[in-house]
Amino acid sequence: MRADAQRNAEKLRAAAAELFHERGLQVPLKEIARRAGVSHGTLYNLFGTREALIDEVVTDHAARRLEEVAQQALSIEDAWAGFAHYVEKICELQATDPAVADVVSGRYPGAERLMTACDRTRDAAQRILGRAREAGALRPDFTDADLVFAFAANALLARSTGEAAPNAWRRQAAFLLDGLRTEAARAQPPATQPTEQQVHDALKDLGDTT
Amino acid sequence: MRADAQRNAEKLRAAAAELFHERGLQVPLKEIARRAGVSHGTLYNLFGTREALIDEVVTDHAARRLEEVAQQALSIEDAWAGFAHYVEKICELQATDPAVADVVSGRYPGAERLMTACDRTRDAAQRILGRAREAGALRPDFTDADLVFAFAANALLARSTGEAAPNAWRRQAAFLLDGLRTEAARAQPPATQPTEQQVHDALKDLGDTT
DNA sequence: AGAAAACCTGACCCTCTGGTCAACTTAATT
DNA sequence: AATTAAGTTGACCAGAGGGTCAGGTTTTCT
Repeated sequence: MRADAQRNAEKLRAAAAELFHERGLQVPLKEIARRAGVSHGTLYNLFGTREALIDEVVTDHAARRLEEVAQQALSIEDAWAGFAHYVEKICELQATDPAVADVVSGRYPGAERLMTACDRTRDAAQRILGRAREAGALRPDFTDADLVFAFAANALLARSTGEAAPNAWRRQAAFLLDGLRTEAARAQPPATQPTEQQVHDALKDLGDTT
Repeated sequence: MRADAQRNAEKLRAAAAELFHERGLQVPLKEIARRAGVSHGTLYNLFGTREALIDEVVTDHAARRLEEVAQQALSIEDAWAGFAHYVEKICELQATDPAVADVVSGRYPGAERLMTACDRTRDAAQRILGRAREAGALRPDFTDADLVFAFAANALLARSTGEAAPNAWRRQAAFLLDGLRTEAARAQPPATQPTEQQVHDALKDLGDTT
């Protein structure tokens, strides 16, 4: 790769990182090129697709963040506290960083490395959840899929209301958490066993308003 | 108004009603015209703006639905049961009918009659909420604004996952409800006193994914 | 330095959306 | 039936976004 190409790639990566984290994984590619001070043609030359760019720029960062939170959660003795911490922190990550929110929700299936990271996260979540459930703290009818959807809802809410009502999602998360304790369980949610595939499908169009 | 214009207006109203209820208030106007079998120019002639069309086609229906649910809720003796019923039914309405979801979330401030209906709904909600709170069933830190945001989150989730995971929103709503009982309150949500205006602002861009 | 390969640019194509309007068509009126 | 007012149409404008590529520029290599 020629030296100038290298430089441009770097500029593009930087701009992409900024914009992805500011506004999510769907920012217009042309805008990224604009911010990088480079023609959008160059962006296509160097990265080809949005997914490739995402993989280079977002994946590692997001994976690290998510991993950290999972570790923290698992390192807390109390199973419930660990679970609650996990939920809160993930929600916060999503609110803080739209790119991570998109990752958590499993959008952009094209980005391979990203999807791998995403799966790892789901595994971690499963462990944290299982632990809390087995400890009798988490209501037993709360499934892995439910957690994924809870995060999805949080991501959507945080993105929509983050500016004007910065605490809205936090409060919703707190109320929900209180409803997830075993002692709180009263209503019985309608049964479901969505396959992973279904969960996946359900999420990949998250936020397509139409 | 000429007879043919009358007919066209009718066709447009019908098409608009269908599409709004199928896909929400942001369907392309050209698509409505297409379904009505009429040039989009005619749509602009007869209605001028999207808001006007909404007001003619959606407002009454939505207002009636919402009103019904509120009445039902208030007619239930038990304050908590009434509140729970209200939440469930509104969520269901939102999931069933994207147009209503948009109304509940207070989008489309341009549509005057709609906004009036929307305000009435909020008043009803306030009564239902107040009653449950005073009865000691609803946790006292759950505010009117929280309910609005809960509905917003539900609308977003239902819209995104409705096809692939038809029960997801229902389950989330059930968990949340369990967290709203006074007995369930453990966590203390971060304080907020958003003004009506802020709530309004927070919602009007709901679902703008970018 | 000169040639060859690599790379960059921006004009161009596409689609989709909102929106306007001159020219044509049709209903109503006399 | 002729006139006129009302109404309709579709081409057209603008802007956003995705994506391609011929042709001009740079780097690199010999």
